[in-house]
Amino acid sequence: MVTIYDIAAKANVSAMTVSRVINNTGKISEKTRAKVRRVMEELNYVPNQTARSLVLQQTKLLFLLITDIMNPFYTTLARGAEDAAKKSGYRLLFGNSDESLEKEADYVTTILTARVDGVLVAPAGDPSLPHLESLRRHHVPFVLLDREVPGIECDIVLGDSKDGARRLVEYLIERGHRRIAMVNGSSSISSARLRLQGYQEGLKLNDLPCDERYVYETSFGPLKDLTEMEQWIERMDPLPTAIVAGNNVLAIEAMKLLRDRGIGVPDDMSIVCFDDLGPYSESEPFLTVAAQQAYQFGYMGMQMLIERIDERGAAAALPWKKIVLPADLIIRRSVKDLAQ
Amino acid sequence: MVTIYDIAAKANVSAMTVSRVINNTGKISEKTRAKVRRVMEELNYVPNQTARSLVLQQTKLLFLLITDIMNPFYTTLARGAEDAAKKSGYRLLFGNSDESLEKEADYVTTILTARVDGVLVAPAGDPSLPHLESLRRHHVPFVLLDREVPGIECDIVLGDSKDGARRLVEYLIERGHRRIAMVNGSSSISSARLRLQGYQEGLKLNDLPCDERYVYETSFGPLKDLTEMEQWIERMDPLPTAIVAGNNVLAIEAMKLLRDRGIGVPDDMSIVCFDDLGPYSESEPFLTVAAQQAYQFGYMGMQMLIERIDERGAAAALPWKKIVLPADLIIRRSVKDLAQ
DNA sequence: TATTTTAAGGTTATCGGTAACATTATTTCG
DNA sequence: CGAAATAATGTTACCGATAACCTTAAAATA
Repeated sequence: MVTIYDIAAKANVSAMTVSRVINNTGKISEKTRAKVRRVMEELNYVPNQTARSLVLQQTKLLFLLITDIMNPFYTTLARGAEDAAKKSGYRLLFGNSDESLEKEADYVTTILTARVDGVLVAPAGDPSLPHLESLRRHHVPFVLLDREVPGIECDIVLGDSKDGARRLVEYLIERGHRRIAMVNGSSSISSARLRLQGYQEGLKLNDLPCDERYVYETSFGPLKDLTEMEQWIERMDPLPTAIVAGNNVLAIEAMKLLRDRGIGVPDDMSIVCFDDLGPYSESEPFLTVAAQQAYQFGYMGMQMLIERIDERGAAAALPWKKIVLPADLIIRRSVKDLAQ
Repeated sequence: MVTIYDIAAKANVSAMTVSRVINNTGKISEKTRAKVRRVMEELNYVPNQTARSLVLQQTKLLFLLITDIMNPFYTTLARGAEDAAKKSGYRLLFGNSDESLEKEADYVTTILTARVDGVLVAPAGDPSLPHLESLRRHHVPFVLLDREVPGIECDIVLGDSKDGARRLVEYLIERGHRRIAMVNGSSSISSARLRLQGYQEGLKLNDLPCDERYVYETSFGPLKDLTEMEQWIERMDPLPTAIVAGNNVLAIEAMKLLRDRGIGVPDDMSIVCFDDLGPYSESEPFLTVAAQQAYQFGYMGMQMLIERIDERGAAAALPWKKIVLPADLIIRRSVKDLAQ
């Protein structure tokens, strides 16, 4: 590998001069600068970021930790994060925790050893607390996405889960639905809890009972095994006329299950959910959803993170910021109108 | 930050001894080992991968460069790549070139300065050649995905584009279609060229004419502007009864466009395409596709890459490997049967 | 003209590890 | 019992860059 010393030797200058040319610092004569530049081109020199990171104590690396890389919510979010990172000259590492605490722990280790300058995290859930404490202890700035973790104060970008869920329920009620069920992610995840609350609130405000048998708690991630969900559906008697899914993945899995059992959507069962499906919903506009501004989650989260990093060492610490983005109700065809 | 020197001082040993404990090398007495371990825990020591990389001349970082992070083909591929990387103790950086040569060039710079140990690339197209030559010149091992680039020899994982496209066309012909059009990605992309060839071959084998007005070339990536495609559709007279899309994104955009113009799919127009839609197709099984084994692209590509890295410096260089994965025809509901 | 400034560049130490070699007891063996 | 082997640890140099300080000659100023 070509180093600044090779350049220095060939250009008859010191390594420091080469460094100055590269970074445009200090005073260098035009002649020397040109000579050094020429030699750099000749030798195809590329700076070694590793060496630079070691002495500068910053890697210009950021990390995005998400829980499901195949979920369009997160890929759209990743896109936003990438754009914002690139704009500020940062590179982006990424990891996919698969909603698993163990994988998340592995990634935290990676994050610490890689000495990244900051992290954007969608935590697996409340039990992620020790992971976040570990980041905090090692002074790694981080911004949380989509999920709050009790016990830690930090910058965060959230969606208005409660409001969104309530609006989904109210929409169903307007269409004449009375028996409304909910499949949700783990209650150890703040957004799942809020969506459940919004669901319950929606029912109560309309004087409908909350039957706990109509609520099924599982995981937000792709399910390995649908038999539990199947049993839940069998247990419900009478069947609900509509299901609210805690996110898009659950909605898709529920639909698949229902279809396989000969229960048509929306004819025999209506479905709505949180989060849109990315480009797919445009081609086959089917699912009615509370769409979150996924790109903004990533973009704004990344901006907050970079702000934190830049402000590091400032006299007065910035107060923690919390951004709550609304969810937009997008009405499509997955709900049957029973009110007519 | 806590360093091995801090540990060494507190444990009354030399830094080298600490290093040996961390890496399980050399001979260390159980007593010393235990003492060092205890101090490491006490001080919350985390090794500095940057320093390690500098001296070891390897970063344990790999890079995945894809062209569209919102396309389920690539996210599924990414998932496979991540799993394979993790299994071998590598971390994964990623970048999204957006089918743009400029962005790709930026990422190549990032890759070189970050001194990653290897790269998995889905190149933007044939003009990516200089980027790959640059990687080669700097001895960065790489494996190509999905697209060949004339002028460079390397390991590569490909799908059988020609065969897949021919089978899509033959399927359409079996259903009675005679006027079959194609929307395709840029002809500077090898897989687009092969898909076009497969399409033409399918027509010829069945004595159907290849009308070039039925072929429209654009980009595989999300289109900013659909007016050109709209004009193409208007130009075709008579309208085809079916369209083959070069990939899933194009199929979705075409469907959207057709629907907006009141042309129903599949009633007024049939559509098939390359690449599946990930989880969505399961919930709403609609598009008939030639599904590629996206996960395998990533997993096998990553395996080949790691093999290259491990074999580096071996006496005899391994011959370049080329894996061609078949595409599976998945019949769903987006094609109308005209043969009945 | 003597003294400061400034421009242009060089020297040295350092970031946090690890390889290679050196050292010192303690065993082992001929 | 002395030489050689081994176990356990320490020393030094280096990976490739940059910060901080130093030097020298030319230009500006008193």
